Amino acid sequence: MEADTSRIEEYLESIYKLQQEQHPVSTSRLAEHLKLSPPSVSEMIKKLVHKGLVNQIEKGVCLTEEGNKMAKKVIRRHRLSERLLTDILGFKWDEVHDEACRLEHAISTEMEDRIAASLGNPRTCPHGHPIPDKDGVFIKEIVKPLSELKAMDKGIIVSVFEEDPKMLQYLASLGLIPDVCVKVEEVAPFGGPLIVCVSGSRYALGREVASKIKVK
Amino acid sequence: MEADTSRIEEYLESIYKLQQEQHPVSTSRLAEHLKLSPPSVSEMIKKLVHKGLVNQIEKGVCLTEEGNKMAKKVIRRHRLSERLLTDILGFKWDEVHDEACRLEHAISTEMEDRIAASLGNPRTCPHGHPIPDKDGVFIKEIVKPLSELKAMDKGIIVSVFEEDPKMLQYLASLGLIPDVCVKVEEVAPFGGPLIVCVSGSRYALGREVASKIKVK
DNA sequence: CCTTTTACTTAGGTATACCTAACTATCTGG
DNA sequence: CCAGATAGTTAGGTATACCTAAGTAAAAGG
Repeated sequence: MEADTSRIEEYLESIYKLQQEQHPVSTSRLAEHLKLSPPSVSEMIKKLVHKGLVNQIEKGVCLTEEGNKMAKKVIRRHRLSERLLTDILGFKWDEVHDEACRLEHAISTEMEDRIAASLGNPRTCPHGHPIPDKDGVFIKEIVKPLSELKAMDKGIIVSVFEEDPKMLQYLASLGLIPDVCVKVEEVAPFGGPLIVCVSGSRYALGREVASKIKVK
Repeated sequence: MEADTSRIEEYLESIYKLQQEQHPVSTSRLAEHLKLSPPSVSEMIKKLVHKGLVNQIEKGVCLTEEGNKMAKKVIRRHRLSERLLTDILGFKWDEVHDEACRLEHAISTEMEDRIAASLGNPRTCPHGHPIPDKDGVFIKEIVKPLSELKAMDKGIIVSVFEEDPKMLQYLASLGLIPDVCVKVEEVAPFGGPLIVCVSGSRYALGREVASKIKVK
């Protein structure tokens, strides 16, 4: 009953992410996210249950203590890899996701620690998502989507929930990156765009995009 | 006829290394090096032939033009990874081999280039082995094993052919690392040790070890 | 020269992780 | 309350990469 660790890590990572929007994660949602067929996922879930990494409850799965720990470790490695790529190797924030997806399965705990130490224990990835510490503890900030701000509200961008390089390039070109202060000038009615002011410039931003930008 | 790229890279890398000591590489030697059974290797060779990466000649295999190129690319990624680990992340030279064995299959050409650029295009790995450039060109130095020096000969260490962490730690503790000048004080007869002088200190060094240290 | 060893391959079998097609159960709407 | 959609699983099959055991062929030694 040997197993491909990378594959398991991939599953746990997906389950972890999906758990934040759907508590017991459904097989079909997981299959969709992993771009696999439901039966493949169904089969792998059995193995994960057997390994004590997930529990099957009411038509779905949720991570066990151990599965959660493992998932967070992968996320830590992913985000630290992204930081290595941007801060040390000069990648742009839109170029790091795919590379980090491969690195997260290749780096050791030792390397994970060295990256963290070399970068002064960064608290977030380049997109602003928190990096769990060695014990899996996240620093959680109270944030809300930019799309929920009212006219004349201000906020500081904490994170950007986006992986598409094109969109990330666009956001960076507007200066919509973590730690930047945004002011909502106007909110168009009927789900229309927001007019935001970022470092002196004014832009119209669709609700869809604005909902992915978390501010505090 | 899909394939596991990492596995293929592993085979090509081994064939490349073994070719330097045995020209058509034998199946058994390759199996031994990869820690696999001869039939497994035999089978995989067929696939590599089919893919045009190796040719089967007189009871052995040798890399094709394309296989050679691919092998050198993996070696470049391995050695650049090692440099990243030592020069940027603070690993010691005895800690990088295994980590690099995993990284070499995970990093993209883009990352390979960024590591090279960030380090000012290093010409060698931490053990002194040349890093092929993007076109697969190696800078080859004329070297000879330290064990072949005569009494009172001097040399500058170019590379150390060793992967065992314990041995590498030992050598580093004596200061036997690339770019260091060594003087052979005495050569004991009947295959006995060499008495070498490194940065003011005198050490006895077995022939076996000395043969792995290449000097110019 | 024939025997033994060595090297390699063939044959047959395992495990992992995926697939499609078919079945089952559960939820939903008319 | 039953028809149809939706979600999940079972059954059966594929490909990769490995294995052991059983050949075969060639090299080496008495």
